[in-house]
Amino acid sequence: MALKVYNYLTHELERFRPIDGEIVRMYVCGPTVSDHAHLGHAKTYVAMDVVVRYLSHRGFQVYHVRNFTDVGHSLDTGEDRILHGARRQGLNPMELVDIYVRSFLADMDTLGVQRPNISPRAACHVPEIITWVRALIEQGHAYEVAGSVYFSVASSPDYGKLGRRQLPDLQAGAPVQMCAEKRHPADFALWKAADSEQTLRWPSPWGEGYPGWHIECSVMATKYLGVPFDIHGGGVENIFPHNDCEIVQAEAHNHVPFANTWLLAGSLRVNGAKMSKSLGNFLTIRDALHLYSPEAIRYFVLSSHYRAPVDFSRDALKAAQRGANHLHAAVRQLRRRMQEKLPTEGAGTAALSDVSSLETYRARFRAAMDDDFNTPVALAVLSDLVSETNRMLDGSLLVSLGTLSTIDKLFRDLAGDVLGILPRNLEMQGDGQMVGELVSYLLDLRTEFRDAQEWGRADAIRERLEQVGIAIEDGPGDTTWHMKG
RNA sequence: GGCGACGUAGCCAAGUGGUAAGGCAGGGCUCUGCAAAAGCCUUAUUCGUCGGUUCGAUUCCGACCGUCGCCUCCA
Repeated sequence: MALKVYNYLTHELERFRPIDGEIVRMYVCGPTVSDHAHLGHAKTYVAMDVVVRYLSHRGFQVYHVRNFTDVGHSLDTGEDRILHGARRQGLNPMELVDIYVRSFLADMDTLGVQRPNISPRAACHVPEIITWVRALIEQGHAYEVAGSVYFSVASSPDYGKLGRRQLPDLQAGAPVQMCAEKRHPADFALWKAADSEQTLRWPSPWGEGYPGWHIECSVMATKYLGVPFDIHGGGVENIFPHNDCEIVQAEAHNHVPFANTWLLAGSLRVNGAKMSKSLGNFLTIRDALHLYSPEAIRYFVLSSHYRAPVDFSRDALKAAQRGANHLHAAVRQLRRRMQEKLPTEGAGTAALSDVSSLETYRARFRAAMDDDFNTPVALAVLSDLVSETNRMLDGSLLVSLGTLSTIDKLFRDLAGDVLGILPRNLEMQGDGQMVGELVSYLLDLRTEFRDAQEWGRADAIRERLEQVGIAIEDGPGDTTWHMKG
């Protein structure tokens, strides 16, 4: 079966074919690093991460570039976002950038978002940007006014093709402010003249200045991926103008298409309104991680389709946390059972049919993911697998080690490698050997109390362990424990 | 005003021209010292409203109502 993806450029579900056979070249618009990332970023980047993971799972070699915007992106007041943050915190602008680059990467690492091959920064590509801007002027696509350079949207009939905008519509739109220097209201800055406040500045043929927001993505994507490349990802809020500006300037400069497929993630909302810094209704990823596990946040994001907007709520996150725990409990039980089995035991033939029926889960999962990364259906397949696993483990039938490890492999591949909702240290009980020995001593003690029917003392141990994040479960015969998610 | 998306049980969320996946929450039962975990059963005559096409529509078409996003701050 073929992988089909929804391409925002054509608004159609298309069969996905990379330009270069096995290699997929992908660019994703990264964050402006002037603050901690919030759950909206988590939604977009977890969604894109699953795209990367699934492509890899399917045998493609993904070459992934995601930028950091560290200059040129201004607030609605016109002030550069990085300078604004640096001024408020009394830091050098690049110091601020370093802090939030590290913060972002730490958050993404915790969420299990795989790092891209390259994370280029705009400020490191000023020479390339200047070369591009000069070329665009020479080709009649851009013009200089008082040290700033603007892209002329009228020079390209294709402008607005991703966001489906027509120039007349833009002129009719109410909020468009005409900057006196621009020839057309939709013209956008490639290079901005630096005023005295602007400390992030570079010499250029047009005087001291700094790059505009959109040009970096075109320049860096072209530099590291070549053009055209396969996939351009990001969030829907950037369709217009950012993505359209990227396309128009890149195609004017390169004379070939920019990106073949555009995959854009829907926004995260809070009570129906978009979660964003300007509305002040955001929850940072690090704050969210105090309340929910990384797997719960991923589970929440993946429980709706990546293109759909998702409403954040405590109930939704709680439900996701429960769903993730449910999955983890089943896998934990499974692995416990595998450890109990002696390698020679249970090599019976009864398992053969089981194993082949288990492969249908893989096929169902793959069919769901092939259908434009339908993660809600993929999660439903995993839920079915969890139920079947639990039933098997609870039942009285002997299950072979082969069957157990086949199921474990399914969970590792699908829940672990593709969706990233199985923690790597699931079977590791605690932080180290000492914790393990202490807990097992306490459990021995509790067993003694239970045998003596001193329930109060036995329950007190359970409660204290609960308080430090260790859950215990009395099974038939023995008591097991694990760190709570 | 322009462009686009969406409205499915208490909540979240898939889906199909042939009679509604899955999750969470709720209810009942089993297991258990209690708990936790797990299992079994149970929870939408119905898919925003009204028309149309059809043997048959939640799914296609039209109108209407409602919600949301973008239209140069945003992942």
